[in-house]
Amino acid sequence: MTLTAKGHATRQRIVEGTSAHLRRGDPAGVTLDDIRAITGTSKGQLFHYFPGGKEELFLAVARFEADRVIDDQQPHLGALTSWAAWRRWREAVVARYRVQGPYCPLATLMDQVGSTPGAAEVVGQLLERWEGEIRRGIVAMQEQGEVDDHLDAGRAAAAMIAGIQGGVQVLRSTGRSAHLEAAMDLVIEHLRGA
Amino acid sequence: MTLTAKGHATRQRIVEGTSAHLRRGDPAGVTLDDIRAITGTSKGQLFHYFPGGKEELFLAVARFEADRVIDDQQPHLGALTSWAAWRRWREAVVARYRVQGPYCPLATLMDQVGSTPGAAEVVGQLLERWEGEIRRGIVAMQEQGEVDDHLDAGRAAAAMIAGIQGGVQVLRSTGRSAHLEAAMDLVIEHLRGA
DNA sequence: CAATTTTTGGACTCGCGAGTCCAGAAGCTG
DNA sequence: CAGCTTCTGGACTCGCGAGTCCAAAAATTG
Repeated sequence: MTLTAKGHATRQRIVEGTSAHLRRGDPAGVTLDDIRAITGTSKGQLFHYFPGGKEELFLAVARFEADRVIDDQQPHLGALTSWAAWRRWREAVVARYRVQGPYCPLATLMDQVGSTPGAAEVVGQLLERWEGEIRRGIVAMQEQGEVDDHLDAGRAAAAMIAGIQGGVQVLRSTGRSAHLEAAMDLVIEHLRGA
Repeated sequence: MTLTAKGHATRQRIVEGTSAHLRRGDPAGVTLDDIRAITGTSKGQLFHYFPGGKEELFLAVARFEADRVIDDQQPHLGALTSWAAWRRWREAVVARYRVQGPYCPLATLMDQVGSTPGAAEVVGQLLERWEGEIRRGIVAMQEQGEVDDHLDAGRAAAAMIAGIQGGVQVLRSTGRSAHLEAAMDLVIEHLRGA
C-alpha cells in the first residue's frame, strides 16, 4: 500500500483523532462509528488505512500514545543529572497525570495486553525505555558521587517504575495524587540515602 | 426479593463461577452466555438474581473479589508486628500474584471504574482497607521502637500501596515479578531506616 | 393437599457494531 | 488528455450479545 501525501495526512488524522477521543471517556466503549464521526472519515477509509480493522487501528494508536508518554516527560527525563532535575521531573510527572485525571493511555494499552498480542510488545518496550532513562539518571548521579555506588540502580529504577504505575492507577480510580507523590518521593529519598 | 436456601445457593454459584472464569481469560470479552454455560444456569436465573443485568452481576463479583484480595494476604497482613511478619507478608503477596499471572481481579475492577459508578466505590474501599492495615503495621513497629517515630506512616503506607499496584501491573503485562519485589523491598528498607 | 411464591429453562426480540462492497471522485503519470 | 491508482462515501450484511417474556417445575405455607 503506497500512500500519497493526502493519504498519509488522513491516516494521521485518524490516529490522532482516536487518541484524543480515547483521552476522555470510556476506552472500552469506543466504536468505529464514533471514530468515523469524530475524525470526519468514512468506514471505507478506516478499513483502507487499517485493513486489520479495529485491532490494527488501536495498535497504531497505542504506539502513538507510547511515544507521547515519554515525550511529555522531556526534557527532564533525559537529563536526570542533578537533584534539581529530579525534582523538576517529579513535578512534571505528577502534573501530567493530575491533569489527565481518570484517563491514562498506558493503562488502556495494558488492559488490551490480554486480548491483543501486539499490545504486550508495545507496553514492554515503553516500560523498558522509561526504566532505562531512570536507570541512566541514577548511574549519572552515582558517577557524580551524589548517590551511593553500592546502590543497585536497576532495582531502584524498577521500584520507581512500579511506584509511578501504581500511583497513577490509584490517581485514576480515586482522583488523589498522594500515592503517586509518596511513591516517587520515597524512592528519591532512598537514592539520597536519607 | 426473598431468597430460599436453594435460591441463595444458586446466586452464590453464579458469583463464584463468574469470578473463577474471570480469573483466566479476557475480562472484557466475557458474555452472559459464557456465564450461563459455565455456571449451569439460564438467562432467566441470571436476571432473576441480578435484575440490573450484567452491571449488577459484575458489581457483586467485584465485591466478592475485593474480599478475596485481603483474605489471601491473611493472616500476615493483619499482624505486621515483627520484621519476620513483614517478610512473610511480602512473600505471600509476591507468591499470590506470581501464581495469578496475567490476571488481576483488582485491575479488572479498576478498568470498570470509568464505566460503572459503583465500581469506584468498591475499589476505593478496598484500597482504604488495605492501606489501613499496612499503616497499622507501621505504627505497631514504631511503638516497638523498630521504626523511627518521625517517619510518616501514612505516607509510607501510600507508597507501599502504589508500589504493589504498579508492581502487579508490570507483572501482569510482562510476566516478571522483579518490579513488585523491588518496590516492596525498597519501602521495607525505608522503614528499617537503611 | 391446595394456594402461593420462588426458581428454572429457553425461545424470542432488538439494537448495535464490525466488517464488506462497490461506485464515483480526486490525484498522479506519461 | 488518457489511463491508472489511490482515496472517499455510504449503503449493506451479518452475527452476537443484552435483555424480555412466559410457562412449567420445585419449594413453601397453612
